[in-house]
Order: sequence, then C-alpha cells, then structure tokens
Amino acid sequence: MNAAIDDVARAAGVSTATVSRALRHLPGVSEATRARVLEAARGLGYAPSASASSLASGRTHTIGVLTPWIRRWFHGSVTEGIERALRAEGFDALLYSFERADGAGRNRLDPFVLRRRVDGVLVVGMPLDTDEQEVLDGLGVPVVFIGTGPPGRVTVTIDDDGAARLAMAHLLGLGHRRIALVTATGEDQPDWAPPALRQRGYEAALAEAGVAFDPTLVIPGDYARAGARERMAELLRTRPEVTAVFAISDDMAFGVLQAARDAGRRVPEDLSVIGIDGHDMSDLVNLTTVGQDAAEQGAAAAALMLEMLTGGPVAEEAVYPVELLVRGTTGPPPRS
Amino acid sequence: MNAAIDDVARAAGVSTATVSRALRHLPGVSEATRARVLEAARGLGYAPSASASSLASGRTHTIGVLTPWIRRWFHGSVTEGIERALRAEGFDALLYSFERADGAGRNRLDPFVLRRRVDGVLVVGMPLDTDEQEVLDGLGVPVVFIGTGPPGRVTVTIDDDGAARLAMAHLLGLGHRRIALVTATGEDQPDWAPPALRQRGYEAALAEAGVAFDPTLVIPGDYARAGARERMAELLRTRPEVTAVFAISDDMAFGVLQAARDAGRRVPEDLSVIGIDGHDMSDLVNLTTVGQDAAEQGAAAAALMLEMLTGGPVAEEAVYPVELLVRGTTGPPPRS
DNA sequence: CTGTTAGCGCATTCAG
DNA sequence: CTGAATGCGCTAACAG
Repeated sequence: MNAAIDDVARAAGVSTATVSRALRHLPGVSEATRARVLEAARGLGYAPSASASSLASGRTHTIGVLTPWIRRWFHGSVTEGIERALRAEGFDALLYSFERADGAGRNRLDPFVLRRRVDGVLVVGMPLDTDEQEVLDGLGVPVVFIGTGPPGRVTVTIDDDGAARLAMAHLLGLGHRRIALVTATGEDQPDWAPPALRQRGYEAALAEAGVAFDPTLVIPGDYARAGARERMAELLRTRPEVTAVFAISDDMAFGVLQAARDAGRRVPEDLSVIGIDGHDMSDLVNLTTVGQDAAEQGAAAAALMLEMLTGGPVAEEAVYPVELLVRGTTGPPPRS
Repeated sequence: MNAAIDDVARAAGVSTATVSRALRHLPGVSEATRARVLEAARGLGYAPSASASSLASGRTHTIGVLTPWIRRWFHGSVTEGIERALRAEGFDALLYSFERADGAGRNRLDPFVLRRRVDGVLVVGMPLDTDEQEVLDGLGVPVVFIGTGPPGRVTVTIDDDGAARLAMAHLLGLGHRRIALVTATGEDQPDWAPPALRQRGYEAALAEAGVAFDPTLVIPGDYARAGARERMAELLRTRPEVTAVFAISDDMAFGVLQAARDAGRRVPEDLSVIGIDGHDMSDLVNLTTVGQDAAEQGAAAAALMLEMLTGGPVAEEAVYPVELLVRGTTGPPPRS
C-alpha cells in the first residue's frame, strides 16, 4: 500500500534517479518524462519517505522551534507564524518547549534531542546563556533568534529601545512625571535582552524630559501577571505619588491593572498604565500599549532560516516596527 | 565530528548490533558490555541518526499534532501538554496547524505531508469531517482526538453536557430564567462536537428547572470573541428581558462582557455572564466560568497514544473533570 | 537528458 | 549473550 520510488519508476518506465529528479523539480528532465513520472506517482499515491530522503541527502527539511512556552502570547504567536511560513515552503516544524521548572531554573538544553534531526533552529523569546549557545552551535546548523538574541547573531526583533521611548513619550506627553517601570529581571536576562533595552529607553526618555531617574521606581518581575500584580500592590501602597506605570509587557500590565483595581485606584483617572505587545486580550481590558506583530516576526525568521539554508547571505538584524495603540488606560495625571 | 554507530562499536570492541541493543536497553546484553558501550557512546558524543533509525525500523518516534490554531487558549494549552508528555518519553512533536483561511473554509488536510513521517496523530480541538477522517485513517497510524472527536474513536474530552449543566445550575440557582446561550455553529460543528453537546446540557437544565426553551435566545458564533461581541450587542438591544448569558467558551464570554460594557449594562447587576474553559485571562476580568485543565488533557492524550503504539488496548473515551469557578460576573438577576 | 552504482546509518533477522 | 549480513528508500555522483 505504500508505494516506493521504484514502483513509480517501473510504472513510468524510467529509473529511480529520474523519478527523484522529476518529483523534486530538478532541472535536466524533459517535460514529457516529468509528466509521465508525476502521473505515475499520483496514480500510485506515492509519498516519498522523509527518513530515506534525509538519510541519503543529509537534510531533514525540518526546523526545530525552541521555546520556553507556547501558551504565552508572544511565543504562541511567533510559533504560529513560523509554522505557517515553514509549511508553505514544505518544511516541518519540530517543537521543543523548555519550560522553566519551578525554582530549578530552565530545563537543561539537551544537545542530543536536536542532534541530526533538524536543518536549523529557531529560538523564540529566550535569552540563551553562553553554555546553551555553545550547545546550539555544536549542532552545526544555522540558528535564528526571535525576540531576543545575543549580539552578532541573526535576530528578528523590534526596536526595544524605541518601543519604550514611544510608550514613555505618550505618558510624558500627557503630563506624567512619576512613572514606575515594571520590568523583568534575573540572571537569565542579559543586557542585550528586551528588559535591559526597554529600561534604557525608559531612562533615556526621562532624561530627555528632564525628569530625574529614580531607581526605586523600577519594579522587577518575570514577565508574568501574578508577580507584577503583587509587586505593584506594594508600590501603590508605599509610593502614592506615582501617577503612571509602564510595564514592558502587556501581561505584566494586566497584573498592574489588577493591582490598581484591588487598591481601589481608578484607571486612568488615578493611575495610567501602558504596556508593550498588543496582546490579544489588551483590547478586552482597553489597555493602551505599544503593539508589535509577533506572528509576522516568526514568519520572517522562518524565511531568513530558509535563506540561510540555501546559502544566501542574510542581514544580521531584522527590526520590525511597533505602533502606539492609545486606548483607555492612559490619561492625564490627577491634579494634585 | 558526528560519530556513527560503528565508531561506537569499534571503541567498545563490539559489533554495531550490540551497540544498537545496548543503547536501546533491550534485553540480551550483559551488564558489562552495556556499560562499555554506554561509556564509549558518551565518550564519542554519539547521537543516533533519527533518519537512519526510522528508515531501518519503520518507526519515527514522532507524533503529528494537528491543530487549527496554536494561540487560542485551549489549543495552545493542549499542545503544550502534549509536547511535554511526548518529550518525557523521548518522542518528538511535529506541528501541523491548519488555520481556517478567510471564508474559504479550513485548509485542506493534505494527506501527503503526514505520510510516513509520524507514528501517530493527535487532533486538537478540531471536529474533522468524514473526508478528513478518511485521509487520516489512510495514514495507517493511530489517531487520538482531544476536545472533540467522532463517536467510536479514541478521545479525550470533558463532559460537555455536564459542564453546561453546571453552568446553568449556577445561573438558575441565582434566580435567572431568561438565559441566552452563546454557542458555535456551522457545518463543521457536527452533533458530536462540544457546541451541540453543551447546548443539549443547556436545554436539559432549562427543562429541569421548568423554563421553556426559547430558540431565539440561542446566539450562533464561531468560538471567537469578536463575533460574540457583535451578536451580543444586538441581543442586548432587542431582548432586554435577558438577565444572564451562558457562553460555551470563555473567549466568547469575553466578547459578551465587551458588548455589555458597550451597551452600558453593568455586570453582574444588570447582566450575569458565565463561560467554559478557565482561560488564563478569565480571572483578569473576573469571569465566572466552568474550568477545565486543557494541558492535562493534552498530556493524557499523548500517554494514550504511546500506549496504543505499544499495542496496549486503551479505553475509547477519557473524560476529564470540570470545576465551577464562581467569580464576579454572576449574581442574582435585577429585580424588575 | 537519462540510467547505473554506491552508499547514507541504523535495526533486524539469523547464526553461532 | 553476541556478531555478520541484509536491506529500509532514497539521493548523488558518475557515466553514457
């Protein structure tokens, strides 16, 4: 029932080599024979064996997608964009999720699971440490980073610094001066990752507006809602002079919104809140944010990968645009 | 640099057959030689070639995950659960997303992309039509359905009817009588899929409470927020007597909440809203809902698949529990 | 433009 | 318990 290449060859009256060439649309096959081969293949319901093809050619036509989560907005959107772009080109996406184990840090990146099964690796929103980068490099296949990547590597990102300035310009333009920053920290957030870059934008924007930077207004976090909510609750209690909060992700902005609600602070009358992402749910809660197209970045990364696979040179850094989405969580500061 | 099995055999002073057996922990290898082989393999950094192994054995150690979307809560959560469970057992997850093209129905399920590259297929939240089922069956590998599956197939689901009754009991218990149902319809929603089953629960609960079923209170939808919001806006305008809405998914409940807000209806004072899912964001908007554990269902489906692969008999229907999460969007009906 | 010939790296008989 | 031999199905030289 599973026809093999020589069945097709026999049916078409040619050699297996010709079948192989015809089916892959390689040059050097006459139109007439190609047509006969295609016909025979269709008739037999022939589907080439990926394993045999990989074994013989050394290429798997499969790209590994390395991501710590897939249900977070950014990671899910990027992964979806990747999968579609790859499939359109006949490539498969192999999923490798490396969720952080509780307290124990992220699962070790096992070099063996990826060895010899992918032609390339796409790393989604995951700042790899030096060891992990070495493991990946040891695979000997191209790697593209989405969302965040070490300097000097092929990356697809937004302009993190610019996105932060955009958010801050909006807040400062409304008249806010005491603006808290909710960010993400930890040893796995190096200075080339979004949290650091966005904080840089935050500080630069303050400086340009002539507002002194107050480090006690920088709230650490882990990109997640719950932590932001907790930490924000405390800030709201201890620092009533804060009139606006800039969270570096929408999910953390959601936590800020919850904390404000818990504390009985009206948004935006008492407190303005802005995020970054353009999360699916941001319009549900009417969050003002700086939107990015994560699926498009995934698709772009996939395209870059395919380009690298064919030996084409690619630009090191692809930077995607962001857009200020003014909604209902920002307004002028309360008159004091 | 990429050691092959005969390098290991040479280093350990045994044959490749013994290496193969030792590394796969097959019986019939003495402890001493197994240890020597493991040692040699580690020393050489040997990783078996998946292609060669598949070609020789006919098994790919890869499971295809068929899903229309991965960023929707249910599908993303299930997929994440699947991936983790599979990886723990040394299996790979190959992603096949088949997003509905605009207006043109879902992408055709291409039989060829899956042929000979997976040992089994997991279908996530996707009621396949008869043609598609045939395509899948033509693959000759086991199939497990999560969230919804044709009768007589191996499925992992919740008790859809029971979940609906649970939601309705809550609403009815609060005193509501005019309760709208926001559901999902269309030819791709057969009578064994959640929308039909949940509607059955809705109707049964009404009947038991002695409330006449009013078909004009059933709002069609497509599981998405936007549509629910639009259709709900109209209902709110034309049917002011409705005091509660039961949406069969949290995402649609979010749309209902937006419509209520747009219409100036207070929740829950003027209108109660309940959903099904326990979506990540449901607590953000304080939605009362019937929660399910989607990731666990994914993991369970993966385990079932592995069981089927080893020839074990499996139960046809695994039903997972749900739980009523009473939050802030439900309350007694307004006194009229 | 097409056919012949070797492998790709492993799993699996079958002997011993 | 272990080894030798065979072939999984295809691609990639190399000839013609």
